Amino acid sequence: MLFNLIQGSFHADFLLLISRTNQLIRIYFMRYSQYLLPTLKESPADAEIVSHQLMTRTGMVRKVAAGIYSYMPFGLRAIRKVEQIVRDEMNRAGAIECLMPMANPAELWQESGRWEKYGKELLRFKDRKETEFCMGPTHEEVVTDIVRNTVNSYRQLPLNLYQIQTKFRDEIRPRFGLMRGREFIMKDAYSFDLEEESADKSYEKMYQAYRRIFERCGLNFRAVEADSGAIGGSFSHEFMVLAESGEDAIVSCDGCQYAANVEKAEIRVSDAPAPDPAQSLEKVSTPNQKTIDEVAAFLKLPANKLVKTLIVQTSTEELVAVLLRGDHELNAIKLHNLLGTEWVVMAEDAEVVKATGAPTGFAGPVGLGVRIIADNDVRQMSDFVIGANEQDAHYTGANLDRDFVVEKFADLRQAVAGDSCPRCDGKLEGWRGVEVGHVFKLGTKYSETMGATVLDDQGKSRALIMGCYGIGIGRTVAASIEQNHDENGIIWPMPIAPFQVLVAMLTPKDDAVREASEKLYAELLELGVEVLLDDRNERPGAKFKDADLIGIPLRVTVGARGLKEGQVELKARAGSDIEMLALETAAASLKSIVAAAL
RNA sequence: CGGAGCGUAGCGCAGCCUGGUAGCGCGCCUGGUUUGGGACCAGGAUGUCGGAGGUUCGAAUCCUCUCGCUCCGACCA
Repeated sequence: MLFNLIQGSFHADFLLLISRTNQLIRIYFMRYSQYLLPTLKESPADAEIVSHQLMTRTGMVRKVAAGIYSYMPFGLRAIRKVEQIVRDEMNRAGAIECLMPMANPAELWQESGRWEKYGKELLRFKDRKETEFCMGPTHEEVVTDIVRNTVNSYRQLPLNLYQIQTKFRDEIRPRFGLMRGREFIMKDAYSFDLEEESADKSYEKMYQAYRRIFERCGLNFRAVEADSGAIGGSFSHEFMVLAESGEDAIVSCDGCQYAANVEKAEIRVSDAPAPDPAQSLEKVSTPNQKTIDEVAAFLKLPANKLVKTLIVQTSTEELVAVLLRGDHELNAIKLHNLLGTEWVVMAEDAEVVKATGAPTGFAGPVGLGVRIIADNDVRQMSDFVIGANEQDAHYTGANLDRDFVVEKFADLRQAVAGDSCPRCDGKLEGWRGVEVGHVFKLGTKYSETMGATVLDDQGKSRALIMGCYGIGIGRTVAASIEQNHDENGIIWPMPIAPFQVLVAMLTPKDDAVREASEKLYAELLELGVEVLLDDRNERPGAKFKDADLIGIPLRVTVGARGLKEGQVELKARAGSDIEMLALETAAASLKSIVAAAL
């Protein structure tokens, strides 16, 4: 076929050319032989989790530096799919898309106070005039600046601006590929309202939009109550995709909708009174038994008969002793919130020796000269074991009030699976989760410091009530792979699959096979199906292996065997059944299968 | 930032201890034979051995410094 390229234009899946005879010719690009899909048999040594391994093996991403990746064509298609779903749902919820700069002037960040507060995670740099900038890790400052300059009346509210943009956070430890990168794509939205009531509505709209987004992405997730963290604000939810490799621990109730990050999860306070003391305080020798497990095993008692005494150091130079049941873990955030000091850390060994007179591992509340606070659950205990503030010794038969006094009881421990639900009679289940989305109600923190105000209907100037809402786009793709794979590779859910159908031209040298494949491929493109044609001159085995690895939901095999009967084979990546389709109607059938799965 | 480890071909690794021609598997290129679950034969290309300095007749190998990367911890929308 001879033609001159007179004029060309790019479309999604083909190049449109006009031939010498003024005929339109489409050149399709989605041929495996011409596509860039550098699959690997082995996974790189530094890939720890499945999604990172598979994204590398399929050539979806290439690492450029620590936590910084190039999105390769195949990976970008999945990213774009997620972005489109996000965009769609944000628009549906009434948010308006904009795009803010990656380079942020220091000025704005100084105004909000975060230039000082943000720390090393904020990547700072100077331009040629020595003016300071940072790479935007989030955009409260910039968006607040936009709004204060353009929104003056309550009539313009509510307003919700969002963008899908590359962020940069100089993470201490980037890891797990796209899961925790330094440069990453994020959708961030910011809502502005005049009244609390409408601000809550804006929040609720985003919450619902997020549910729809992650449902459409085919993810198994939980929306959990979360700590609002350093960003500040009154309440917040995290959207957690359930996956073993998740960096967060969450609990959810088996009886009601309650779910929370363990950092936040409330503990139900039991009103059962402690049994009366039956033993007297007795010092026992526990040579070299320091940890709870060691002491429990040595004394042949369960860990929940022990009380651990943690010595913590606060920013006010004060040491505080924290008592917890032996099998419970301290929740540092709850402690931090309770003490209200700038920071709280575990005391250095030397400080512990100074405070208790014994090496770490033998601290106890009896005769201790520092403030003692205790977790609520300690109140239900009697005749327990504690450290004796003396090397190689513990007390047994310890009891509250009689042997020592606790200044304050509070919820200080981490929730664990099996705890009672704080809202109903159910039990909490434990999961690992990947945080793919986070919604915050911010309040007036930024609008007040940066002067984002409008006049209300009384002509009074009022600070705007803000909310901010993030979704990690790349992380969502990675989380989906964590959840959808088997030992052979990825199993894409249809809505975010880079391609919907893979046509495997089994033996390209066989004319009948080649022609039938080309025909099916062209028909699918005409029907708007996203199709990749594996036209490589590879052996069938290699094609099947790659097909499984890259995980396109529907695989159509065109081989000499089926073609004799005028048929092609359909296999869903997720299943094991093979269905024969008539070549003549295959494209239409595939189109309807794809449509049904979206 | 503390602890541990790794930088040798596109990827996975050996060689280093005990200094002397830079190797293996996969991938890649050529030719041939193959073709329904990662084929086979023959031939071939590819390396500033992370960088700088030092010791030595001679350094991938020993020493010093440096850069990068990974893992564990603390930290974190």
